[in-house]
Amino acid sequence: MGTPLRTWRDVRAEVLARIRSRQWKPGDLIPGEADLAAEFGCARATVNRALRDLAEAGLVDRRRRAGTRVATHPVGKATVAIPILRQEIEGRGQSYGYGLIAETVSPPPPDIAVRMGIAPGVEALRVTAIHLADGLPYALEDRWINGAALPQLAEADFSQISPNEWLVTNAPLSHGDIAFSAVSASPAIAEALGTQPGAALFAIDRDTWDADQAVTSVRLTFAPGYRMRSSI
Amino acid sequence: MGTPLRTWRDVRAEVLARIRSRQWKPGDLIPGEADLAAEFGCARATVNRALRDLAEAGLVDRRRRAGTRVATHPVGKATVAIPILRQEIEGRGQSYGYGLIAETVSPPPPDIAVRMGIAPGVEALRVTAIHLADGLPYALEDRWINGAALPQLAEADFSQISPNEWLVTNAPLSHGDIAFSAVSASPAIAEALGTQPGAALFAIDRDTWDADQAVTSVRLTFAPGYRMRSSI
DNA sequence: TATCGTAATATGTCTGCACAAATAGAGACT
DNA sequence: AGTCTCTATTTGTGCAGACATATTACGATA
Repeated sequence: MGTPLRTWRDVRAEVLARIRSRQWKPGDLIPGEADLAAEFGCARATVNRALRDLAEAGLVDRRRRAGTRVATHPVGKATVAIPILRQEIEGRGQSYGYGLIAETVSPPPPDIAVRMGIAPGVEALRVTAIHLADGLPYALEDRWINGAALPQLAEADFSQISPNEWLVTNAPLSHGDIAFSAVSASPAIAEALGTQPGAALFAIDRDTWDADQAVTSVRLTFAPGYRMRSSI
Repeated sequence: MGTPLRTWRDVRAEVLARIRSRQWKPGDLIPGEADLAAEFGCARATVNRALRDLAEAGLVDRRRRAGTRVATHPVGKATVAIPILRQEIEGRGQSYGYGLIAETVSPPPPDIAVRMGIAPGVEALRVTAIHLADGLPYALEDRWINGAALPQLAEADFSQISPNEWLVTNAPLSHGDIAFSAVSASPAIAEALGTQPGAALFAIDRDTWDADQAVTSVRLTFAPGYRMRSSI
């Protein structure tokens, strides 16, 4: 062997090269950490770090006692940056604008109530707002907020700050679900976004929880042409 | 202090708890690794592992010399599993079906040629195929494959295996870009998917590269109602 | 034959130490 | 005031060794 591979990135690169060159093919069992450490001239912990990273990326599967094998379906995992609208817009050098459309208190419709685990008839806060890029409609935010989970909700002034940003700094949040989909613009949404009814729009639905209590459920509907990007 | 926190998961949980309880607020600088290790009664490496994990999740920002601080915009990332259609469909207990629609060789249109770095006029393989779930159209695959990057391409029989699966086991791939968007169904796509022209459809565009050579560029257009899910 | 327990083995992780690399901040200099 | 340099601090990473844990494979047992 040539120069020893000193860093875990070196090791990762070497293993990756062998996988890509098909020296180790999908499904193959690759040598154990100790063997690789000996071959590469580094500590086992270094090999471990490298393989662990490749496993996280989905390129190999690791199991105790069974060893490490090259993934048969290089599981496509992409980490997408969930758009924080202000950042996304300002990051492109455009000016960010925000406008409150409506703020009402009422019992949420059944589908939302079920998703948020709110008892039928119990009221929640609904906030509708528009996000603008260079003055043009960018995304429509339609959000339900569970007041029971947020004592300090009354202090929020959503005519000045978007619910998105307010929640970020005021709500403890533990976990959530996200779904991406394509929806056809309803007349109301089309008008708010300045487009035609029936236009194909990209939508993100997000439910956020704190422990076992739903905090908020939101749908962001983007103006036509929006693309959410990522790389592998 | 109570029982020492022995594992990096314990440490991560404790740090997470302090962030969620707002003992450490967004933007706050948290104690250094050495301090935390002393407080928790574990090695610095253990604290390092825990904080590194939280940093990957986007909950804290870390910089040498500057220390670790709670992220001001907590949730920024979601890892979405890029659908491998057969798995996705069979994983739901549905039967998977596949049909080749067309296979042609021609110069790709300018936008594809540019994206793939193929010289004008040079030919590439175009494969159009349909993926079925329980016999119903699920997604339309429209793919360009750069033969120059794949010597063994001639051996592939896309009437039997989807390009998706063939490429997974035959193409060395290093990196790629993905974009998600909503598109309006063209008449041709609507017919292939058994829906109406103008319907809002979810689309995934993916370009895959091996080193500096484009291997394939694909658009998957899903039947109406498709949702891509993830959680945080 | 089938089932169960047990030992062997590969990965997972902790410890304690050392040095590397980045960089904020102080202080020197112009 | 502005710029530059240096240094102290903090995270990043490597190493060797040990033990923990999951899991397979095999042998003993019913």
